[in-house]
Amino acid sequence: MNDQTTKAQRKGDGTVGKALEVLDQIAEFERPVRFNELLEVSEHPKATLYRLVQTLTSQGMLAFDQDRGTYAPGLRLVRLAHAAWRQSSLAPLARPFIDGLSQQVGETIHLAQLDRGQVLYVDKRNAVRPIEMFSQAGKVGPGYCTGVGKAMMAFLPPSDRDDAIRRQAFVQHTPTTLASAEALSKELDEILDEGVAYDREEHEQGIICIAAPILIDNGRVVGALSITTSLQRRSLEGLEAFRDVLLETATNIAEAAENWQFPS
Amino acid sequence: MNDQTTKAQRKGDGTVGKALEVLDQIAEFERPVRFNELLEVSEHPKATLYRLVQTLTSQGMLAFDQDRGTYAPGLRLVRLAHAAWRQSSLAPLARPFIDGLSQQVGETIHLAQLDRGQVLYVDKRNAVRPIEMFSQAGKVGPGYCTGVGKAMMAFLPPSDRDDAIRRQAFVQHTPTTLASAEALSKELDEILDEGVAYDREEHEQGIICIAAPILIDNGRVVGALSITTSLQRRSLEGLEAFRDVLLETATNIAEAAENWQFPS
DNA sequence: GAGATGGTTCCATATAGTGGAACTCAATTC
DNA sequence: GAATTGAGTTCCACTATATGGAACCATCTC
Repeated sequence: MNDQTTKAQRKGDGTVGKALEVLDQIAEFERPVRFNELLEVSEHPKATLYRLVQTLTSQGMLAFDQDRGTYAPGLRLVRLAHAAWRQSSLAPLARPFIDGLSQQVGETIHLAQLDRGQVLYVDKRNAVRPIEMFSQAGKVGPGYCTGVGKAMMAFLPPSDRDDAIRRQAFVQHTPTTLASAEALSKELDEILDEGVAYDREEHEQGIICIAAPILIDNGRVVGALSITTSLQRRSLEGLEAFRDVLLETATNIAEAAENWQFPS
Repeated sequence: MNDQTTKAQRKGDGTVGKALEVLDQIAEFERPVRFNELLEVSEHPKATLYRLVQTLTSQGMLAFDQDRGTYAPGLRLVRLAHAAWRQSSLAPLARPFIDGLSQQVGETIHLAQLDRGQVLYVDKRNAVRPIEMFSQAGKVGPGYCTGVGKAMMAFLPPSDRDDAIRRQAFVQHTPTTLASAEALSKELDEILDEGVAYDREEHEQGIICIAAPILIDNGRVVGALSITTSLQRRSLEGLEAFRDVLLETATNIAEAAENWQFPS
């Protein structure tokens, strides 16, 4: 009675599913879209899509720009996400530990969770002298070519891991990107052995990181933590020096997560 | 053909509306909830609510904690909100101006927008601490007893203003809270005259602020900016000294907002 | 093991969503 | 300045979906 939760999360259940799918599509544009642009990528007929968009707009999930005639994700989402971030993400309870780690290592720290095979960054601490990079809370990244992504996938139960691998886009961002399911799978095995994952410039040239999974009780992976730097500042070997403190912080966060209780 | 957009945003359109209403209710709990707790506050019969919650969960809008049997807003929201924040909020384009203001005055800065009569904070600069994302952005506050709330309401067109006033809860937080529609309305008139709003310990004892609306082209209010401090640090008269620089920053943000174009 | 309580499934009915087609209102084009 | 195009919107007969009362299934509690 407890395995359908895993296999659930299919494509479209009912009208609500369709509406949310449309929301996702709009968000993917990363800029306000016209109705027609949306129509082109949508599988719905004009009238149907129109009504869905109308509903979402009237609900504040979409914002309609009258002047330009464009739609963008609405502010109601920001409000809802605040609650989600506080309650469903590791960020709030991990905060003190991340602060501590940040002070110790003085490099950029990322806290991420896995969402449908993609990396979702839920918190970030900048280096004292920050490197300008992608990522902010709420931003998503690829799983197959980031330290946190690989760290989490490696510790997933086999079926979930396969599922996650299947969802990867495998774009060759840099010469070192692992751009095939086979290469990734092999790497994940090694990470599972090693306990930590490295990003060896696989996503961005010159950017490297060391990442560790956050595992609670039964070995279930709930997130990952990473220390990121650039080759100008440190080498891969230099990052290795952070291995212990990174793992320790990950353990501490895991422990906090297990005992986490909301005030009643 | 352009006035129904204003009057729209009614309560429940269709199934999607109902589902989102449930989401809101769950978010309002500010902690994970059991199905039954939800049932108590919900107007839907058991079976109906059950299906709605199932759908939302399967869609990743809710996260279900198997062990505790509780629901909380899901991570998919965080992801969607990131897009919303970048595209529909003033925060990204206002950032440089807020940074500047923050450095000049060395006090806490809030950037807010109005969402259904409530204040939605979209960015914050805290003198001591670095940038926190959703911990603060996404938070909602009351409109009638905050500087930003009053600043925005004052500059709303009459019908919208009345609507906003009607949505206020009017809780007497402190002795100075304006706890009636009449008192608030009178204050708003003065703010409209003055150009800036003050929070005279109306929300929290000892906390005061000065706020200015952000008005674009036709005088449409799109947000508000405030400088907050405590009576330990400054007096109300002290805040008045910031009036000019606050108004100037608000104008700058408004200007930037008008010329804001997304890269095609 | 009888009685609560919290959670899940069924199924005939009612309701809300669907989408093809027709229409409006610009902005172009000839 | 009439004709054309294309985005955006409305209509309405048809259907798929949501609905919710009731029955069912677990657990806990005494």
